[in-house]
Amino acid sequence: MSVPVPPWQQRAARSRAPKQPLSLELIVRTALDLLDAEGLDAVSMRKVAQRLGTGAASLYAHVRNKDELHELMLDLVFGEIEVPRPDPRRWQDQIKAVIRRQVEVLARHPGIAQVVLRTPAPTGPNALGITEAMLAILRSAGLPDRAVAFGVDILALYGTAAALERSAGFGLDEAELGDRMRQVGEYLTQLPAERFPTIVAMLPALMSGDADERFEFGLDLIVRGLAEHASERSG
Amino acid sequence: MSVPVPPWQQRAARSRAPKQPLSLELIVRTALDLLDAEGLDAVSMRKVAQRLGTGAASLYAHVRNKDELHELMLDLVFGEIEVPRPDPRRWQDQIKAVIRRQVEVLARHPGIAQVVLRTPAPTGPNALGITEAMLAILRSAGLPDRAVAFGVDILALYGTAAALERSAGFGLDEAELGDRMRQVGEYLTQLPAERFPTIVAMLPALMSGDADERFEFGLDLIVRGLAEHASERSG
DNA sequence: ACCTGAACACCGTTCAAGT
DNA sequence: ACCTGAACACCGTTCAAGT
Repeated sequence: MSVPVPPWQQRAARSRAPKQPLSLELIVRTALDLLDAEGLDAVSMRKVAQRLGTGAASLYAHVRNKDELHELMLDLVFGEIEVPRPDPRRWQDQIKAVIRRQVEVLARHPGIAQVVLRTPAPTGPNALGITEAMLAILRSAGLPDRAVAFGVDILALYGTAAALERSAGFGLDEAELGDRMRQVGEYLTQLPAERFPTIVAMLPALMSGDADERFEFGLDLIVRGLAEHASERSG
Repeated sequence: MSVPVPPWQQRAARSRAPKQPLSLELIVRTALDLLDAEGLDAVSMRKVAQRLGTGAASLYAHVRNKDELHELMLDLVFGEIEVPRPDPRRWQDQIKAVIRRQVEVLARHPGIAQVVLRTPAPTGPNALGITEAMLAILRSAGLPDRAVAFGVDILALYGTAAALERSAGFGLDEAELGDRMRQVGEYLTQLPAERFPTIVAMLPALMSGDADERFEFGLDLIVRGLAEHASERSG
């Protein structure tokens, strides 16, 4: 037989945080929401705690420190990358698709790529899953072990750097970004041709192509290079 | 006719900062000393000011904000990269040497590579000089303009990411770094083979090779890929 | 024009105290 | 075991005041 709570004892419902009990999962999910809304620099212990209606100190019962929280967030993000079953005939397309997806996913959570570069080697379950899949794809292609191991390393590094570059302009709106681009272009146009002859001569090429085209160019370069390692062995 | 300063008016000589007047150059040089000693995260306005025997507010007369200070530091660092005069017959060696040098120099100033990745496009005089040189080398090879422009982009990105990775372990001494490596290796050995068959099967290859070998493998991959673009044109 | 101290609005992390 | 408020030692940046 329970009795209703008298109104003067009812807490005002917090619109943001309907007081669930704290848990690691809830903390990481909340931190990820904050990341998506405001970028990695805004993901502070204090702001995450605030979103949960508590103080920063409370988080330390579930997480060793801020770096660990960032790494847990990263592995959750890696979970958004789905990977194919290796098909040796399509290995080039498959590895490209995984890297493209990696860039997309990392760039969608602005700044998280920084965490990849800070961490010696991501060892969360999802990160390991991606690594496993990438290794399997390159191995199915018949590449030498060294080319498989180093290739995955390089492709992941390239994808991470590309993602980081892509989220660099986070916070600026479309118009501001356009302004920035135009300003850089204008600045380059005014460069003295005596001192920077090649830059000036190549301005059209330098300004051509969007981030995506440039990324694809490099991805193709690396994958084709790896393919040569395969043919060297079989040839 | 000047008279000696009486002892009770003499300021105690600060061992660290022999009170030179503040200037942009002095600020940036001091910040760079701090960077080398303690890494980028330690380069705060307050700590730089402290080394100069003043308060953080004083720096704002010479520098718009911390980001600008970081970018000025970066361009000074780029100044340490010397570049060759293009020799078409040796373009592959030349471009490789420049990128290697870039990694070395960036890694020597721990964390500065982060600034490259944050900045849309480095536009300091020294950064432009390096870009000019890299473009000239690839152009002397007879590559199509697009391959020159995109190639420089990708090589610089690759070098920057490699440098960042290399300075990740800054602050840890040799022994701690070795421990870390051994721990990761041990962890991977204990992975369940059913779930991560390829990782487990490839453990020797995954643990083989130091940072340098891996870097060279990727550098070679990219440069050879670019070389193919050259032969496509002439062939 | 350049420099300064104080103030404001933030940080990460620890710790003693509570349940 | 989990949560808390207060405290400590930091941040970047602004501003009124000084020279």
